[in-house]
Amino acid sequence: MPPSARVKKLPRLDRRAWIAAAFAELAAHGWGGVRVEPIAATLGVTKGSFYWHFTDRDALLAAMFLRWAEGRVRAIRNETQDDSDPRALLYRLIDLYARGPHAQGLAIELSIRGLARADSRAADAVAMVDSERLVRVSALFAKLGSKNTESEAKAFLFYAFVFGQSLIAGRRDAGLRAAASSLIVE
Amino acid sequence: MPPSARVKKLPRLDRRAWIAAAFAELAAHGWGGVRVEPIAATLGVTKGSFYWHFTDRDALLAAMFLRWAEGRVRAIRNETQDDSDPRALLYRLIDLYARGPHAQGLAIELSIRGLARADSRAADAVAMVDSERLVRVSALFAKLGSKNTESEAKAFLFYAFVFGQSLIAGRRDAGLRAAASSLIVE
DNA sequence: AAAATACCATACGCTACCGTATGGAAAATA
DNA sequence: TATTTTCCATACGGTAGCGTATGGTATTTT
Repeated sequence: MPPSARVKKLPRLDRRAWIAAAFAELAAHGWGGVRVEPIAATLGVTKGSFYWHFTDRDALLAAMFLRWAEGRVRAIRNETQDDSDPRALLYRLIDLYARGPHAQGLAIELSIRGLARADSRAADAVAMVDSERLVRVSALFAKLGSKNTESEAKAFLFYAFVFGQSLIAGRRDAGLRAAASSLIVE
Repeated sequence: MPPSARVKKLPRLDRRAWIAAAFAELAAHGWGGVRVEPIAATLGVTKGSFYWHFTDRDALLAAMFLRWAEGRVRAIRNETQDDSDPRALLYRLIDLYARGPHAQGLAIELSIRGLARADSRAADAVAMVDSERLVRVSALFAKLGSKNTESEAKAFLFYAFVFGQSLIAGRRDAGLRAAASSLIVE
């Protein structure tokens, strides 16, 4: 959080604040938790605020899809910027999605992917992010010596593993994860 | 559907019918779609029936967790019974979860895994299924020559890939999937 | 300071569910 | 056939959340 003007008194919300609060609810209770009135309560305001910034609940969802996609694309670009040691970077990426600190972001991602089957806007957002990720990680594997088609397959395997691993039983044996990771990267 | 007595006239429902209909809704619209009155409508009855078979909506969810776990454990035991050609069996398992026909079962599985973070009963069901799967698939890799710890890591990687792949952008290049599969199995 | 605009509170109607209460029909049992 | 048990319909009360309408208070603009 940048030290901008924020703690004046009554923060006077904008769309960003609503979207952020909505993401918090999404991470905690899924899409069923993204409800206008309860979020308003946690923000210390009423629905009146919401329907000023958004036309309806659906507009909030749409804004969330957009923001998520943009944020993820920016993130993956940052994370893969320093590709001096591709192998270490790959391990670091796995750890980034496997360990605790990123748990909230992971829950959000899984929720959005869950909706992508039914909502085309969510599907578009997911497609954008996936495409960016595959391109970037594929480039890493290429730097490690894989040919074109193989680097793509490895990138696909890489991300399938990263997300699948997050789905499989909780905080299971970290050793298993490490061993499986090395099977991909090495 | 077995050719049992079913089309007599008024099928006179039991819990199984309610659970089956609930799973259909779950696959189509997620947990938010599992609602008593709409399901009653599709079954051609009213809520009166539901509250005779179940104490409340939560009891239905609990029954779904149980039934899912039992069914999955049975399925994986059947699917891994004939282990005469482990390699072919592994490829077949991947195809089973990747291709279209199983799409409904996959949606159900993802929904239950999504709830497992919040609902301990769902978490228990998932843990049962995961454990059974890891044991069985690990045995397959062992038959292919992997040592104990390596076969477990490969089994973990295998299932992480299977589920992760299902999360990643829709009906993408099947070739990618095949190439990634061979990276695991071979 | 006055006027315009941005932001929010309050109050309301509406719908979709959940769960209960009770009576009645159908099926099994005696 | 009489009686019990199984299964369901109908009707009701209650709640939570969506969206609207309208007025009020801050904040900016003139």
